Amino acid sequence: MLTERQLFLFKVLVNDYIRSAEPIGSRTIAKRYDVKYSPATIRNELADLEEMGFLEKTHSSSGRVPSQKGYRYYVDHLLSPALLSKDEILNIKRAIQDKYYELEKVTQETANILSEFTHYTSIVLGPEVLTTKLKHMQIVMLSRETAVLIIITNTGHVENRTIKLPEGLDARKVEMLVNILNDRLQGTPLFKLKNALDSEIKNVLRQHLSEYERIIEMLNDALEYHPVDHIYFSGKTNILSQPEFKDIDKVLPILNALENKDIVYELLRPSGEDGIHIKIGEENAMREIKDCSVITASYSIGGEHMGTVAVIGPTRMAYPKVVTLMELVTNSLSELLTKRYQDA
Amino acid sequence: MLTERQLFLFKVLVNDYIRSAEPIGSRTIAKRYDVKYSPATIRNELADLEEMGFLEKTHSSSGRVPSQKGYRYYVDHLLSPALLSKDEILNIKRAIQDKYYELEKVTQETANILSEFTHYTSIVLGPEVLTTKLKHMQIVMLSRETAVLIIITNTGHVENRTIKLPEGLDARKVEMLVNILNDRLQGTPLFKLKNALDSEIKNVLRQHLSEYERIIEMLNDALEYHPVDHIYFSGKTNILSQPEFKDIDKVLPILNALENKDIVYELLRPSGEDGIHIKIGEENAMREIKDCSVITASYSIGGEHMGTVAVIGPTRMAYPKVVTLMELVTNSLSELLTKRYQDA
DNA sequence: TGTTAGCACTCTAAATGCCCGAGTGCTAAT
DNA sequence: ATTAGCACTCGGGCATTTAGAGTGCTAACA
Repeated sequence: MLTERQLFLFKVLVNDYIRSAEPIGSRTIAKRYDVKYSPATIRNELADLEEMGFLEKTHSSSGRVPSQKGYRYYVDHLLSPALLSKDEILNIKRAIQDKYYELEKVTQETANILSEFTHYTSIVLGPEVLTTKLKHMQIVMLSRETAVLIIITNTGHVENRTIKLPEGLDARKVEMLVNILNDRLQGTPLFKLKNALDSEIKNVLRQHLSEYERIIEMLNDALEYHPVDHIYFSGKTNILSQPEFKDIDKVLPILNALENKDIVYELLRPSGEDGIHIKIGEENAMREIKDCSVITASYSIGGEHMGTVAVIGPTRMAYPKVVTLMELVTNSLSELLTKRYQDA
Repeated sequence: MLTERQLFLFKVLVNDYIRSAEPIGSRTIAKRYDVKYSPATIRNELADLEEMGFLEKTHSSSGRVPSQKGYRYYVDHLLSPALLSKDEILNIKRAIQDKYYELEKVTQETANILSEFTHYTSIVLGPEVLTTKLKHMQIVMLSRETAVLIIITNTGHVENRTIKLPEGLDARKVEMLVNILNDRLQGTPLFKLKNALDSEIKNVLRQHLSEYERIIEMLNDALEYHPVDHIYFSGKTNILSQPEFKDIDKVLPILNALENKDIVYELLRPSGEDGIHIKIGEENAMREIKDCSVITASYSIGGEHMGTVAVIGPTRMAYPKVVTLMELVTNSLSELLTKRYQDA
């Protein structure tokens, strides 16, 4: 579809724009990278590329800028991995090491690294409920009718909910029940917890308690998993340093979107298969970040999907570098987590 | 010190500037509020006020603007409480009601209300460790040498730490120990927990365990309270809408400061007595927010200090409204918490 | 003696005009 | 097919102007 020369010029232009954030024209290309074509030839090619929708002009006599379609083509066909220096690789690998016991800290540190190395905003979706298993469950009464339900997973993560007991329900019965559940449900993946509760345990409970239905209802409510509680950020304000976001009005909707965890979750929602996904501009679910690109990648334990890491930056993003970095980071993270939790 | 007329003009000027964010001069004052003095007279008075340090000019022929000292004088001597409409009061009181069981949600909701009504950034320091008591403590083993220590307070708050057991320490012994501690320490205020651990319990433990020293050390580490884990924000980006922060460079250090929990905690650190405190511009601990004012107020349970709420805005802040609002909010919150946890 | 009118001056912000540079499209020559 | 040449366009930078709001100071006034 594209000639060799068009491809070359397109790539040169995109790379230059990613670096400089300035529209770039035929003369500059001819000068800056001593290509063997004259400005006029380049002009013709650029005009063709624009007609095909890969480039845009910011005004009638300006240089060209990649269009959204252009970026899409770039990442789909022209993305060559960036090289990281040995030092960088070493630093990253060392940072994602057995430095922290708590999974939360590891997750946060991962986010920190991503934002530090990219200068964009990074987001990490904490280890998903999907593959974490119940280690221990306990209920602690606070008062006659309120209690805290605590769930500890095999990854050391602690969930807790304050719940209100149905009126007239004996606290001791509830405690007894939870003890039973604790025995029975240990090792159950969290996402199966509600089902397990409903089916497998029903019979056991019936023997012990008459009010089991109300209790199950209550527990069902409490066991609802809220992924929004497990989002880690870093470099939230990095976007402000990008030249295309130098005026407040451009940046305000983006920052606001980042403050809203539901929106963020929507943006990162796993889109099917694992691996690296790139959403450019308006390809994203949310209108607010139509001038941004989101790159997501997933990490795993022993091959099982555990969570997602993401980087948000301008559409003019250093795609090669970010992609390479994310591969390295997710691999390191997966390795660490697998080593630590595979058989826990 | 100030004449009646100076006082009046000063107050008019500050109020106008708070509203409009524009430097204001003698003629405008004479026009806008039909005062009975001529611009020339007002000019003279303003010159005097400037000489005394209450006002400043942005350039040699500009109108006047309150200085930091001016704001200080304003809040110390001229602050008249704003009137909230019955609707507003009702809305706020209703919002801080028994809507949520979980203390975290109540706290977050409080922050939301504050930022919503002020259009500034609000911060709430969660119920402090100082007056919350241990309800239940438990250790759950994750693997041979890692475990989660869980602490539940009488306010329904759950703290958890992942800890690494000293090598060669028997997990069952640790569990036994924690059970004992659980019995003995129930009702101890969290801030006394480390002491209690050290003194009162020592003897009991010696009888049960030989390795008690290493265990105590481990628990001591784990029981360290990290106030930075209990900060709730709302309206982080509101500052961006203020005219004085329309350029990125002004706003970046502020947003960055808000992302750093240590800095935030430093800014809100309780300054002695309860009640409302106002820190203006450079009075604040952190250089980064020298163009902002921070208003803090505390809430309590049965008179005992529990936490702090704060609002951060430009020095040109609507002090009367914010102060009134914060009084209302902290009172409502104290009331709710007292009702709920007083005798728990 | 406190207040006011008048005046010359200052500074900012917005509008205006001008030019330069980088770019374009088109045509004709190579 | 490529390139040189040319007329044209647009944005950004720069100086200039103008209007508006303000000031300080002095002299006149009640």
